[in-house]
Amino acid sequence: MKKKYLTIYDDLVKKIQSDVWPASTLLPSENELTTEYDTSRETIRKALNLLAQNGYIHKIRGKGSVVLDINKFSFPVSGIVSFKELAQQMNQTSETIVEEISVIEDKAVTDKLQPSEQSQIWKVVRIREISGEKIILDKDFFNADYVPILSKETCQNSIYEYIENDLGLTIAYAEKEIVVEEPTQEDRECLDLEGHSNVVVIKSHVYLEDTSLFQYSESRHRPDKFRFVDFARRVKN
Amino acid sequence: MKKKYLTIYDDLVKKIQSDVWPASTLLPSENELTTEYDTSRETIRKALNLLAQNGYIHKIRGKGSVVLDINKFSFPVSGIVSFKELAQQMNQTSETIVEEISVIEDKAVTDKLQPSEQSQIWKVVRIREISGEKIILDKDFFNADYVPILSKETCQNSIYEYIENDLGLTIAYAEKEIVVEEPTQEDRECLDLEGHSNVVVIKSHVYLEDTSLFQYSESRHRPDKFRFVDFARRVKN
DNA sequence: TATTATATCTTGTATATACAAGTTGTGCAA
DNA sequence: TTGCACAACTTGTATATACAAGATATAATA
Repeated sequence: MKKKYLTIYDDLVKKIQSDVWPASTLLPSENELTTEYDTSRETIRKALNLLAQNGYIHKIRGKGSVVLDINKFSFPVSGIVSFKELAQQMNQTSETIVEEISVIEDKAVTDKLQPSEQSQIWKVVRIREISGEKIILDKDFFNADYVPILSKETCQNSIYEYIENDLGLTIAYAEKEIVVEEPTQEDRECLDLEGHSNVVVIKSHVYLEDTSLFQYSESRHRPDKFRFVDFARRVKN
Repeated sequence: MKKKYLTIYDDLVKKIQSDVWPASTLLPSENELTTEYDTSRETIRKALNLLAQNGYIHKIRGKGSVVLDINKFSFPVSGIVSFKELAQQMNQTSETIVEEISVIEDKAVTDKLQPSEQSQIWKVVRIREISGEKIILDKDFFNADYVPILSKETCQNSIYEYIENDLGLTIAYAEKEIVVEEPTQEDRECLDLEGHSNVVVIKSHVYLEDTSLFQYSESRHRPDKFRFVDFARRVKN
């Protein structure tokens, strides 16, 4: 059974993107949508609240839901999205170079991932090339308790696809941190830095459905190619 | 009438922060909370969903709500928070230097803010000093249609407090963008850059309840003092 | 004319019920 | 002992109803 409020949400997103309701106009009221989709008002409200959360509309009590004009051609580091998913969304010519796949026992990393006794950690280093330039250096560390096998083909394609579809693991949430650092020797060797004296680093701790930490990763970006877009709501008491 | 689900949310946050339920333990079930707070399950669920959104808990179907161990001493650029609110949260010795207050008609800025004919725009430049170092340069532009008067005291204290409490305007949402730029001459003069050749710039478009754009701002940070923390959930299908 | 009340829209909150679906432990049966 | 079915939890979805509260146009009133 499909979730009704999600299919309604998807349908509304599609219609907003195809200008059925242009920016700064009002959506049909919740009651109208209720009859239109033949459902209850609460279900419509779940879909609308999702739209509001993701910046598609703004709800005004007593008035209705205003369609917002958000620039959709952004580079969302927000959320948990794999590079493959990102590249597909952006229609960019991109390529992945697998630089290293190994099993390590580095104290600094193993402490973070806290694997069980005598277990191991996968280290994967990949370079992301966008329109011919080496822009991003991705360093991923996976707890081998959860990811027993990791082939070069998988790393070339999409590790997340492999983890979710083949291994059947469910990625649940992540803590992300963005900082600016000086390039390491590795950054200088792997990336086309072109004299830039900083890299933007996105550090992520990724957790599974059972709240176990299974991945730590650093995504190191050339600063002039980095852009982060966010949508925020003011919280009032 | 106070909103029940918000008071429950606040109460649960307080209890989580004071270790009533330590990290990685389960909250009482929704039914237990229902009787405990003498309310309905849906109301409890609203409070719990807020907790999940803000990274306090992770809900697992069939099991319960796990308390997460999130580092609370972070620098949340996420959300719409004024510098004063931020500084209060962090217990940092901080000071604000009002560098400039003026009324301008700059084409580039006025185009962004789209004020009515012959109206004007406030420009406010402030330097944020944290533990003695000039770290942040805040440049704010306000549509004078909404903010008629702006005193130095207000800029020294909190513009948002003035706008929300005194002017009675309701700040609703914002689009934020984070990029890395080379320092301008102004950056070099106002900030203690100490040789850093980049600044992190947070550009914000802030909107009121009626979806009108009333503020554009650039918050320019010394890169080594910048940190952005985010909590993200994996969206499936 | 100008102002005020009112009716009628809108969204927000609170409650109740029913069932679906995932997790876990108990106990029975092979 | 081992395995399986089942009962008893948990959270997720869908529906219905009632009232609160903000916005707006219309009609009544001063």
